[in-house]
Amino acid sequence: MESGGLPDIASLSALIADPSRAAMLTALLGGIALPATDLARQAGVTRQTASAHLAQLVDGGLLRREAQGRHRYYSLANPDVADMLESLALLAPRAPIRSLRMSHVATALAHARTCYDHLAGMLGVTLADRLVQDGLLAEAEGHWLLTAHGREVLTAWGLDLSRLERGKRPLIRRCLDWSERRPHIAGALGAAITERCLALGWLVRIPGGRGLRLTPVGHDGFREVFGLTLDVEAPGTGHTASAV
Amino acid sequence: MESGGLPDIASLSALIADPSRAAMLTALLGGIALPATDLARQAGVTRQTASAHLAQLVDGGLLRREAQGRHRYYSLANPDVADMLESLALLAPRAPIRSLRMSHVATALAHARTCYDHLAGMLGVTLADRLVQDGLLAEAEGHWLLTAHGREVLTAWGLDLSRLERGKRPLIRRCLDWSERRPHIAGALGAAITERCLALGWLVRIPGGRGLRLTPVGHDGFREVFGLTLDVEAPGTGHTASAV
DNA sequence: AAAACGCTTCGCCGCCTGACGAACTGATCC
DNA sequence: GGATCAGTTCGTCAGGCGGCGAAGCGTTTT
Repeated sequence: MESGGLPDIASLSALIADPSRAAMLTALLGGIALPATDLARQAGVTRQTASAHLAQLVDGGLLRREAQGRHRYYSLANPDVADMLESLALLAPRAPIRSLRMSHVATALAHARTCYDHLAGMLGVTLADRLVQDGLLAEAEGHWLLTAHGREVLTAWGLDLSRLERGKRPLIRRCLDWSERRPHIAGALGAAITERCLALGWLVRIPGGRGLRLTPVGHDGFREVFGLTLDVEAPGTGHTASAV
Repeated sequence: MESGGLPDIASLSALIADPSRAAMLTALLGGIALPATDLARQAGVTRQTASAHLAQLVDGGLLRREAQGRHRYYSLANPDVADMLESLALLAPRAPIRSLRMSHVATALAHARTCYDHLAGMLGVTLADRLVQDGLLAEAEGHWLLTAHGREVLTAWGLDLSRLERGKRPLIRRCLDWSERRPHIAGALGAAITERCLALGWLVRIPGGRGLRLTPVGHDGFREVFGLTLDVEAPGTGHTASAV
């Protein structure tokens, strides 16, 4: 039997309900650890208030803290937290655009971003669509399954699929994208694809957020390997927008 | 392109963060519509405060209101809301047991409950385990697929699978159970199984909550059709516990 | 050793929000 | 038509919580 007691979703939600804490959590959806001062800046509060918020989030089990010298790096405690945040994002109302900067951030994120450790945004769903169309993934009863052809292509691209399958993590999960409202590829495969794209320099992280930028190398790579033609960048957004 | 703007997960969470509202939402996870007074009682507040809370929840898109005479029935707006609530429950801290009554409610819910429209709790995961073991469901890459054998047995039991497959809803989804931390069957099939169990009188709803009670008929039914031997009821909890 | 830096703790202030009593609307029952 | 009941609106009050300035702690740098 479990530890008993009913889940207290109110206190968990209260943890996320504060705008500053929510901003920190979404910033950490980029999948990388960030120091306290960075998170304070992104949330728009002073260091001391950020510190209090971060303590609460660690206490509530949403964040993990890791000390490194005089820095303390914070990151999401586990993939379940990311799933939960994404399921909230799917139903959450859209914040009204208040500034040109916000609009830039929003379009950059809608274009390409990470969802903890896999690709999301237009890039994520277009890639998924393409893999299904080209028969690398097969759709069955609402799931995606890797085909023999898909296994071949992805192995040739450099993924070690047998290693992924040995892990306890599901190979493929469909994750509903909040900006596109269509599914992209999550699970172990989704993480591996992202990792490979970053390693190959096809994508680079936009500093301080979840946004991704497609490089010219990536443009050619996606076309040659997956037959996918993408815009390299929406004009002018790439450098200024430090996506939330 | 979408309506633009970033998802405001803070304000959505704030909607759920209040204990009274959270209690109402979890009560509605039973899958049936409830009038305002019932929800007020379950949340432990007066009618007028409940009314204010319910207005907020409807406004936030989480609940649907339906007038019927002088009653107003409230229910979850859509299955996505239920998914979101369950993903919160999975990570939420467990409320400490404060009374004998709370303990009864907790054990009743852990035993068998609905998760919006499918079976959860020990019953839900045991049934899923059994279907996999007996080859009605096949596991592939972390998904469940219906086998020919499964199709046969479930059709013989009275499910119209072809109708379910025509719908846009995924046939099978694995839903992580917060009390067992193992998956049970969600999706169109999960809903159909629950519906059939209620129609056959195998299970009855414990009034005013999400709890389910296994009937003697159900005991025999699960044994004969699925080879599953279950306790009819944890002693003494069935009648008093009006599960939250 | 002193200075700089990253982060946290403490104390106080101001606002937001949930709670109820009372009064009102509209449907149902006899 | 009067009584009853479900539900909502209004006004008021109190508790909780996030915000920052100031001060403290430990690490790194010169």
